[in-house]
Amino acid sequence: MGDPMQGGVAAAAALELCEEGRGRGGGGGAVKGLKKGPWTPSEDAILVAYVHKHGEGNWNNVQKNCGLSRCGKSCRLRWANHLRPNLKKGAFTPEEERTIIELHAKLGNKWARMASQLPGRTDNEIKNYWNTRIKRRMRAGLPVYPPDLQDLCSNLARGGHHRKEAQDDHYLGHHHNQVVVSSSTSSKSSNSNNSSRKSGGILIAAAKNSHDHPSSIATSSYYNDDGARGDDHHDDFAAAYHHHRLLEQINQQHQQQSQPESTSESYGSNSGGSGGGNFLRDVLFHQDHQAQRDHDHHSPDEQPLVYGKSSAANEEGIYQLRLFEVWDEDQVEQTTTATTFRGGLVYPDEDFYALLELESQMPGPPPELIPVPVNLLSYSSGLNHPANLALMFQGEMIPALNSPSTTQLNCYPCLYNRDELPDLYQQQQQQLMWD
DNA sequence: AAGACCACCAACCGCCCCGGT
DNA sequence: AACCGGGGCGGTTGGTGGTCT
Repeated sequence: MGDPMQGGVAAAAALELCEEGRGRGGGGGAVKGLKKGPWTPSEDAILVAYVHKHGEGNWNNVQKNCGLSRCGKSCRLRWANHLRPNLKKGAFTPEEERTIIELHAKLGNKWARMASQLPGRTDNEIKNYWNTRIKRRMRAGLPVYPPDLQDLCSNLARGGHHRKEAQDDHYLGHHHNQVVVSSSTSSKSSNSNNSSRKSGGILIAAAKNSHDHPSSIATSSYYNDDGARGDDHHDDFAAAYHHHRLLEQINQQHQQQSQPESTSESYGSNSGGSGGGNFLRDVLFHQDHQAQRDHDHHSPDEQPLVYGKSSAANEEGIYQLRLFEVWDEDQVEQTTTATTFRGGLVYPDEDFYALLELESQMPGPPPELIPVPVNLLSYSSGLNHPANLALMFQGEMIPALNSPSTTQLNCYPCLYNRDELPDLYQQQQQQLMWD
């Protein structure tokens, strides 16, 4: 915190600082003439004085009334995170750490809600703590949650908790809309919920290249886990059939690469992708292990198309994945009850298929396969099932929470960050697909 | 001693919600 | 109903300082 005694010259100092270069964070959209970057003691003093006089709120008035060249948002953040009274500073106590872990197991990345239960701590602190911790543990190959909380996660994820919530009108409406949208019309216009609106995120897919048979696909749909779904799923199966050929193409392409090299400029570097920072990278997962076969009424040689439908995240960041097998166009079987996982973002079907199609049209070899540890909070059946995959969290791997559900996949990155997709994608997205 | 690497964390950004007009 | 601004939130960036090689 700054020294309030310096406040006398603060206004002049703040104005002077207007001319300084950009601060951290980069990016456009900054209000012209407003300072960015680290706060000085004199700026702090101005802000403190303002709040003492006028109270919190009306942050944009700070600039108007006090000549502080900071945007209101910046002022609010500075006050909330550093200047307001009763803030606890310093390292988290073991009790606080435990609370954070528990809350995260329950709530997911709801930093503000977590902060509300940790007096004196800010959402930013908690977020930073968690991100650091998670990285450290992943690097060490340790589970994110201690064993007792893994159980909590699994129980939550299995639906005991969420099922109750799903009976809430909001939940039902929220997620059920996702179904309709996903399977019949463009999701763009209707995805008004948090989980589907954000750019970047996770594309979940499995392309199983077990001998002659493609493939499994896991795409996004909805969260409703009550088992009662309408005919929309048959549309989805048709779509899955239509597109599994694309997966085949990708598989064949890949299999032709005896020594995959990312030589194509189109693909760029992949394994180094996580080194440079946190850009979100879409991922297609390419699985090459045998699917577990437990359907004795099919011959062992037969392989179905396995079609997974995953949810949008609920408020607590829980996703759910259902698996279906398509033996032929007339025979569709639901094979599992649910598979649930947390983190990342599942794309709407349209996005997935559009990306897939783009992949198939790109020149050059597919990107190099890289091993990816996969974690699921829980699973229902078929540990080696092709659709029991695949989660990357902001480009970082999530290690096992449930060791039985952990597997190692080979994956390759998509060609594009979602935001970088060319016009083709936009066009496809509009035409796609359920008509 | 110097550079590489890493953890930490402050600050920013974009997006969304909500209340007021 | 539509628009707008304030505020909240989660994700991301980048500087700094400590540790390692």
